[in-house]
Amino acid sequence: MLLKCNNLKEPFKPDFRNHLTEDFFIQPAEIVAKELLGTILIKKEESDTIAGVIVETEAYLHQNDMSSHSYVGLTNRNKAMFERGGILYVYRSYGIHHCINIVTEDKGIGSAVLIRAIEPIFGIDIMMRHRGISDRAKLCKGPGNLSKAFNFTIEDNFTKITTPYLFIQKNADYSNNQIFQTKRIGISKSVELELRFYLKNSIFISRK
DNA sequence: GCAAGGATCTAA
DNA sequence: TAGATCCTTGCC
Repeated sequence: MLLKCNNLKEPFKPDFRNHLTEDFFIQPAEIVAKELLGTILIKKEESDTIAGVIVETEAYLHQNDMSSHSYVGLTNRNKAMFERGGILYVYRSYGIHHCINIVTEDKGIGSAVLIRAIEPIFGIDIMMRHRGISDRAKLCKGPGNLSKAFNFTIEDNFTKITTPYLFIQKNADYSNNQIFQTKRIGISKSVELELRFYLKNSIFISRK
């Protein structure tokens, strides 16, 4: 069964001229998290191109956020988070999965946006191969799953997301009534903060 | 509902 | 160096 592309403005074509530049990521994480919704993440390796619409994000702050990896200060694991915005912070979760964050704000700050779900739009067969499943709705559902679908590993920690091999392309703008803002998922501290954002009508988000 | 799974960090 | 923790997932 073919699923409809809900969040694509026009037929998808990778276009590096239309990518988000570094200055976009030098903003507070909650702004970046919200504005990333509806943009398209594109990864190229050799002849493979994988892409999808970002439909769910979470912000992790540098202050007053006990569930942020940066809360304890600079460690070996969270080093990338303290770099200048516009790179990936990749970490291993529960020893099994990888999770992809986009670092925000200037060097030394320590904030990031976790990408939690993506609507697959390009290279879907490659994602299916990476995941070993063929249900498009589940390919990039959840941070661990989307990392596997895009073949992100710890090797991608510190990678710039402003190059022709990995970038984020502008797409549609969403108004506030198309975006839900809720509490974050899977954390035990600072649970009251509403820093999760997702597109209201998307069937590709990790959880309602 | 809960176990798998392994790196990371802290306390000693 | 032992022990707890963990921005998850998929199975029971």
